[in-house]
Amino acid sequence: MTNESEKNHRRAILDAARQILIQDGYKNLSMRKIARQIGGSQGTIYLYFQNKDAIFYALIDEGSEKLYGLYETILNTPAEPQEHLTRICQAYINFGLENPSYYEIMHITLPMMTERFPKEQYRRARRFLELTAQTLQTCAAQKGETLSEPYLEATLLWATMHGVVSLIIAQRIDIRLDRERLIEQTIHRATSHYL
Amino acid sequence: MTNESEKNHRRAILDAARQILIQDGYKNLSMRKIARQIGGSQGTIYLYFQNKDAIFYALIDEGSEKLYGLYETILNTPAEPQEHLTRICQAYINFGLENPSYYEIMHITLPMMTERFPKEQYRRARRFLELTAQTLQTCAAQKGETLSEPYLEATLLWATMHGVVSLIIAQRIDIRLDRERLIEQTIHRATSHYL
DNA sequence: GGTGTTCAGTGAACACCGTTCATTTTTTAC
DNA sequence: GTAAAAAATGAACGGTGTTCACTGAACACC
Repeated sequence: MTNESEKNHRRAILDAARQILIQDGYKNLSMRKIARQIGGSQGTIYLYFQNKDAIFYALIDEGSEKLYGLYETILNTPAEPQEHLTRICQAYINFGLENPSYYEIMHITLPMMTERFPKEQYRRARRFLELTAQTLQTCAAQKGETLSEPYLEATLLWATMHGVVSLIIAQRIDIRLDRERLIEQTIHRATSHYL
Repeated sequence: MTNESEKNHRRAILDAARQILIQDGYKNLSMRKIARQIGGSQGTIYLYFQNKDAIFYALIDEGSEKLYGLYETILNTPAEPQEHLTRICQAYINFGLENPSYYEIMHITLPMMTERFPKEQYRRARRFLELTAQTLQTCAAQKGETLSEPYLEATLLWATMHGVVSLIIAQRIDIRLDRERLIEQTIHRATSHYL
């Protein structure tokens, strides 16, 4: 190993992996490449991660944490619940589009190509849904209503957002369509029920 | 090679690839494994496909064709346009859930792990959207309305359906939720605007 | 200082991978 | 029956993820 960073090899490995992922794609991410990037040898990585998949799992965790943090920040800023709802939807989509490497790892890439993901980790990656469900409840409450299945409704909302984000990232959307308008319409349609 | 099937090595390779994909996942699909399965050698496959990615491309094409066929069958069966709309939405979701290997290859797997997909092929995989747009137009027409951007609206609908299907396939949906209800609600919410 | 123990770090080695291509086998055409 | 063409092979190349016997620096104790 080079020098400094006593215990931050883990961090360095994760950063290197993410950088390579962005730059060269999944197919070109290898343990040896990460090792070269951090200035160590391939064996070293195995002192910090059980295997290649574990690196992905760690990145997913980081991504989930990041998204959850964004939601918390928004919801801790005082505003009408409807405003909160719109903002978290925008935040979700922006998060996906601005962090495609996180997003792809979190949602698109993994299930097929690694062994099945530890359940506990899936659960944590879903924490933002609880915040969504709460927000939906608050919106409904303001209209004098109560949602009988807020968590299901949050999941519906999630699915819609995820659909747009993943199709955009995968470049599957017809280029003739205006991306901004598509996003705006998606949010509008998906949330209008609660406004 | 074994015997029979003069020119259907292509078919055999595709079937073998799909079977291995279902059984062992992407990570365990290799050219040598396909070769073993069809009873040939690894080099043989290269007589029928340029490389491993080309096998995926062919499977995507098959999947697109299959989906388009389903849509055509539904739309050629006389019914109210609203009925058509609901049916194609159901068909899309069912197609995804019943053919996860096709679906994952078509939408989830590829962009990250292979070189960028030929544009022409993406276009063909999107043909079903034109049928969707038409159906939406017909629905609107019956209400005396005209959609200014039917293709955008079809894409919105697609994104929503894709969101649910991909989250379900990836097993990301909370197991406490009722899957049937989630699907039913998704279709209901996504189409109610046009009914 | 010397000695023993620990442990992060190494990189050769193993069994695989996708892909190429000289060679062999099979089929076809005469 | 034989020559030409086509199809199929599998060894070889340079990569992969992962393991593990080994190194050598750091520390504790005498």
